[in-house]
Amino acid sequence: METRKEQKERRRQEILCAALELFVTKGYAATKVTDIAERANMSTGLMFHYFESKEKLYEELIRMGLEGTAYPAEQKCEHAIDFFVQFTTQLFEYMKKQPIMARMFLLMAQAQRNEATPAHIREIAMQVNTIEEFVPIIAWGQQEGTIRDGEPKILSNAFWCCIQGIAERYATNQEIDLPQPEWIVDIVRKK
Amino acid sequence: METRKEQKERRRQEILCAALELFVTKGYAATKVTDIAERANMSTGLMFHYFESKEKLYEELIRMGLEGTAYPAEQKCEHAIDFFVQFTTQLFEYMKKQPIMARMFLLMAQAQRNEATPAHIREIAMQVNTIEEFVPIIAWGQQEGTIRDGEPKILSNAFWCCIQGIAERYATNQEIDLPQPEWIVDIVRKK
DNA sequence: AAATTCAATGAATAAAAAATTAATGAAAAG
DNA sequence: CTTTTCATTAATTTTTTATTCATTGAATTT
Repeated sequence: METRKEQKERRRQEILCAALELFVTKGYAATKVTDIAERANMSTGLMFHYFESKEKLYEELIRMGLEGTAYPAEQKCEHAIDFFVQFTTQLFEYMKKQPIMARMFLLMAQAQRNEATPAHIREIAMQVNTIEEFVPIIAWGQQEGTIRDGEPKILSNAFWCCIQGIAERYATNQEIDLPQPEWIVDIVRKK
Repeated sequence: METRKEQKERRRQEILCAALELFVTKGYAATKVTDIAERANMSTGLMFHYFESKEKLYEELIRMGLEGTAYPAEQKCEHAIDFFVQFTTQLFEYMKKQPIMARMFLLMAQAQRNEATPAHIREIAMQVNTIEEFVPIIAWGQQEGTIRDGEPKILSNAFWCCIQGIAERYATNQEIDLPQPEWIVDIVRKK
């Protein structure tokens, strides 16, 4: 049998899951608390028993997204370009297996970009700064000669915008298959 | 002097412009009609004198986006890959010169993706189907040998997701320069 | 210059959404 | 077995946001 504590935790997760799905497909502002409660199969009152406000619920999700974004650094790769291949391959595999991954991706991007995001939540989301994190790897690859020439930050941005665009579409519509990681890595690869 | 008719038209444009900017940066749902009126320097009452509802205003913008999306087909290009280069180059140039272009791009994508978009507006937005439009060009390039192998639709999707991701970021933040068109075209280019 | 039109306002109203609360009963603790 | 806790709901209240409306005065027409 399920203890009270377990049940409580499960309920929390159900709410978080429902909210994530709705925030991603409809956006935070367009998602009504009644939608969330309905999708989580409970009354709105109960939802407020678990989270004191819609905003706090959002904040919790963004915090989770921040936690989950521990990128496996320059994991034992001989060349910088191999890191990009590995990274992209792994990311796409995760997204296929765990649709929640692609959703989180989109949630974080939305929170960062959207000016309507409450300031303190935006700040948390902004702590994920993938573009800057990849700049040194690109610089390394340029020295090696495996990554094409160009301002590292602009290259990193191009790569990430592409990943973002792909994740974004995949999160809301899995009809079209994800691309081959190699195609995307070719944005930064030196020929 | 400005005639009444001219003034009326100008006011309409001011509202449309203000709304576009806000819908793009905050999303449709998070944008209040008072925000729109304020940005257009008028009272809410006057705004409703020009547009019968927030939704109709949205619809008008989406219709404009649909009109504006007349892609210059396979404009006199010897190779399919040249079409991609030309297209991307032109698009990026437009975006730099006319920030409204990047915004429209984002508005249409949001309308298509967001489940909260009113059904009839979504239908209008859905008439822009860039992915399908580029499939035959990719197939042509594959025959020629200028475009890499792979399911044309998936390739087209990869290219478009990337363009989308770039436009999306650029629309909301011009701090980071747009990438070189060649980098992006390399997603589909055969080496 | 009188009559009419219409841009414009801001306060009033309606509608929608978020949050609260009192009530209920089942589970856990004593 | 009694008491306490707490998950749960449905109805209600509060807050926010969209929309309407009566009014004003300036521009245009007759």
